Amino acid sequence: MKIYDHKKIEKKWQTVWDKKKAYKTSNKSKKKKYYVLDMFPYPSGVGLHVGHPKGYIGSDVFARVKRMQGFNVLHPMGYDAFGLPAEQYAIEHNINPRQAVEKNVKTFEKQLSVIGLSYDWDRRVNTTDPEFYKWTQWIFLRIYNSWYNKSVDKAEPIKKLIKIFEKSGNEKVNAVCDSNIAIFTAREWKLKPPKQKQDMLMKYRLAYEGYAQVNWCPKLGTVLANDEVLDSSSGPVSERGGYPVEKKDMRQWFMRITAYADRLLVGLDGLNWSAHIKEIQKNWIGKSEGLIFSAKVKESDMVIKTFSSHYQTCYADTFFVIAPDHPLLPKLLEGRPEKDAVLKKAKEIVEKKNKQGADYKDIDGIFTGRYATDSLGNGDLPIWVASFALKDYGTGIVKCSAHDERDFAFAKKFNIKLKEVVEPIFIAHADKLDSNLPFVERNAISAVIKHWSEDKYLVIKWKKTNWYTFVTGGIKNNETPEQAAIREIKEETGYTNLRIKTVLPPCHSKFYHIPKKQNRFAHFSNFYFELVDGQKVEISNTETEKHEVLWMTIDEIRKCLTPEGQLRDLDIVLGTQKAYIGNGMLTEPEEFKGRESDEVREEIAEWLVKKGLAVKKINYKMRDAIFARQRYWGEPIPLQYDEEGIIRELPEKKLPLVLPPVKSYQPTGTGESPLGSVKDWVKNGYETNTMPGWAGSSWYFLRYMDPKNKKAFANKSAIKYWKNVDMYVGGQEHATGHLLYSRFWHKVLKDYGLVVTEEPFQSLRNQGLIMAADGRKMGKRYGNAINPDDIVKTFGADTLRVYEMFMGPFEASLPWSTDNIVGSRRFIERVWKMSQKMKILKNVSKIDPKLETLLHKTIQKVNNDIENFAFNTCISSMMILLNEMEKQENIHKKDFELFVKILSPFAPHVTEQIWHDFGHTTLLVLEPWPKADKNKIKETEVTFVIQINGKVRGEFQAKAEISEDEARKAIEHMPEIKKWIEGGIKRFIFIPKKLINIVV
RNA sequence: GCCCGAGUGGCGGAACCGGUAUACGCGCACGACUUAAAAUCGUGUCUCGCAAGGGAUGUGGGUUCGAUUCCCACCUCGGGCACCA
Repeated sequence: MKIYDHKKIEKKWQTVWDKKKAYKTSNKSKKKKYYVLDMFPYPSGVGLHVGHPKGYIGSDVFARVKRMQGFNVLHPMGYDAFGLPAEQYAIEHNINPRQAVEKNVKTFEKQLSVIGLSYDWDRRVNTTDPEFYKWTQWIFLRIYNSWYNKSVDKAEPIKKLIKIFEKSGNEKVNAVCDSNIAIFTAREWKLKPPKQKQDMLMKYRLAYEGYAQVNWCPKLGTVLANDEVLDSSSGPVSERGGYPVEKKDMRQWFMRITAYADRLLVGLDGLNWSAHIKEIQKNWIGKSEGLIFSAKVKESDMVIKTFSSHYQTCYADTFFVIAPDHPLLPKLLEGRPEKDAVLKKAKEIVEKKNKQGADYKDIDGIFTGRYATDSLGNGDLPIWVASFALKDYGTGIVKCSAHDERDFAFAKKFNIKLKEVVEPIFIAHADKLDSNLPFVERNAISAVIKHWSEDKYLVIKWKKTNWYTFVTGGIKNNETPEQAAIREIKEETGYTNLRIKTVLPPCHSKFYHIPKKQNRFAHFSNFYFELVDGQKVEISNTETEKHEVLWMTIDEIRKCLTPEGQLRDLDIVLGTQKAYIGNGMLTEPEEFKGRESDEVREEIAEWLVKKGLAVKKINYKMRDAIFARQRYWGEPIPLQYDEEGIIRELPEKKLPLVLPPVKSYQPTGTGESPLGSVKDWVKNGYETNTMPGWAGSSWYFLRYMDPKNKKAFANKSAIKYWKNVDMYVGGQEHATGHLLYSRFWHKVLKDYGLVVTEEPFQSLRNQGLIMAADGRKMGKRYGNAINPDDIVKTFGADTLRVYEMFMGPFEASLPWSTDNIVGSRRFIERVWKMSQKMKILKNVSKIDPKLETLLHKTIQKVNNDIENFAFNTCISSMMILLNEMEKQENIHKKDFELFVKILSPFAPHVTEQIWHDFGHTTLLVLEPWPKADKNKIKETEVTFVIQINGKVRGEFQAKAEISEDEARKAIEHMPEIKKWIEGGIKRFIFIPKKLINIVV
């Protein structure tokens, strides 16, 4: 018997596959295509740990199965090598970043090569290769030369927009563009000087130049995306290096991704991605439907606009808040004596906000001295400045009301008048309400009663329900609510000498009245009484039996009081109430009085729009993406500025615009990129910013389709054949970055017919992390990294692969355990030994039919589980099969070969060797994938579980098709069942092929 | 704060659509082989109980003949967003 020598076997077959080009993929194939893609890595200098290949192994297993299933599989690998880490490394070691990248790529490939991944290495791409980034620049220019035409809902050439301007100006243009655009006619357009034309077009382009407040990191000398900034105790810091980050206004390039907000949202529906990632993207896009209201500023010709999505309470609005950095603020203050003071304070507010770590709950604000009148008739409302109004969301001005937590808190702090238009409806035990019954309405009172000398309030404890409430009761006919309250207090507590302090606002309650079996809708009039003294009359026995009268402190009450509405009454009495933002009965406008605010929301919107009081508007949280870095190591932006500042794009022939050598990669620290110190570069007027890290990764998957093409980013027929990625595997940390940006670019390309699908990645799976044994993240910096090279050396690549797939669910983050890996090694060794045994024969006379059933069931399960990326259960089912085969006297060679085939994607080397030892001359990795034999899976005999009252009491073998009556007869006399059913059977539940439950 | 997701043996985890909870693996215990150990193979391994039987899937309740699975409340952990009107 040969010894299992993983080193020899793995080396041998890796060489053979390589020589025979087993994984080479052709673009000219009649087979159906399948594109399995890994998120390409950033080749870092520190090398891999065992966590890195997990995703690659998963996608490799999947790609191997698809290949064996007869698909033409595209499974490539490449490098995303622009960006900060390589540049940092270059600065630290004073070498060209390109050298660092080359070195790191070599290390990376050496480490990957021993794992046996089935990539077509001939298609490898590298974003820093000029032949690659030529096309990144080309696509950039395409986006730059586009605007978004909302009328046809797609990107169109800017030339078309210029034609429209020349013909009829911009009034009728329906575009996604800068919100601040003056209307001009065709004549006015033609008269504009070139620079003004350029500036105007910039407001429409999908890639545009502008100024923005950005996360500026002085130490790194660059701008960082929000997801590259982390919060720390000392304020925001860079993800890399942990250097301080501040806000700064800088010239930037942007991508108008917001033009695609809706398509990015809608497109999610058709994708086979995890619900979790879709949810993250959905929240990130943050669609919100609302209304725009206008208001006239008093003693001025200004009109201000506000956006609201909680417009059902718009008649409660009592003040405005404008963002402190709003461009209209200075204009608003024009001619006001407090102008300078307000602007100074506004500046302070902005600065305070920018200094992170400040507690924004502590909102600062200042009154502008201006009032505005809204068209709803809410009166003259003061305009305040506060940082919670965001200049980039909605209109930058908020109309505020008592029915918003933040507005409410702000108003309380600055003593601004509030008004409520919703009377709260509290629902007690919503699940108990009977949806079939109508609501029976009742009028009632509730009273907060203060003790005559102590700081205590009267609470009633209901003996039956153990509820604690204030005095409460129904209103009789011919009684005012106040009379009812006084009567109820007397009846329930005996106190008579009381004085009304306040009439509290009404509220309502819906609940299920258990004794009467009714849905109740009670309308409460609420009062606050104070007792003058303890004078009391006798109360009836029927009352004392029901309840007990208690005096409690506020803290005690808060702990035990049952009705929500009464807690609110107490808060109003104490002045500690919060905004009510829930559902309730509207008191205004008159047309909707008495109706429920949540219910009439849509109706109110229509009504307001119809009356011309508001306009519908959709807002998104998502902002345009900054597309520039003040660094060296990125794709140059292929644009040239002349002396007048006119921008010229580089013609396609001149692409790629190659990064020039520089003396120092050190950031200048002024915000300008090292390119600013290259004389020729500046003389030529080239843009000194470079593209951000996400440029190349936004389209690289298209380059794999035709990686060597010199005439296009990929040949049309290649794009038509490969279409898009069928299965994409990578980390979920890219949810709001790469995965969104690539979808955006893909949609732009789709609008031009340059790609054929709306979405780039049809299915997406996210591998979980492998944590270190100590529970922390694995990494060099923690000193807990396990090198895959060591594991491959000791246990073999097949063992590593099987173990990483067997550890647990693919998407879960799990701790590494070098102890547990021996289980996977034993499994492979047992497979090996089994293959060497004499009991595997070509002609076996007696084959256990149960083994055949198990074999084919296993094939079926592996098939299903692989589609679901449930690799861990694939392996466990194959282990079960192996356990069973080991118990057999003899096994048919054909059967064992089926097992070897389904194991092959997980452990390709050892299975290839076994296949070869069995006398085959073909490559196992290219063999057809087995199908489960349906006839062999069919079970004729099944085991029923017998339960009595849901508890397992026995088992019972029977034909699969046994009828309920037959089963009943058969088991009634079984002794272990008989003893339970002597008292008679109430119910007999029969689940075919599975279970019988007898209720006694 | 808001929005997701998850909580099952000593450990990693399994359980399809509501139908035998703890598959598979690790570990541990015992046994076989061995002078011995390792490796390998075999047996056992949630818990209380002598047994009959009872109790366990974060906690408490509900729906159901039957709940890890569905519903409600709470606790803990992980992730996303964070003044988004």
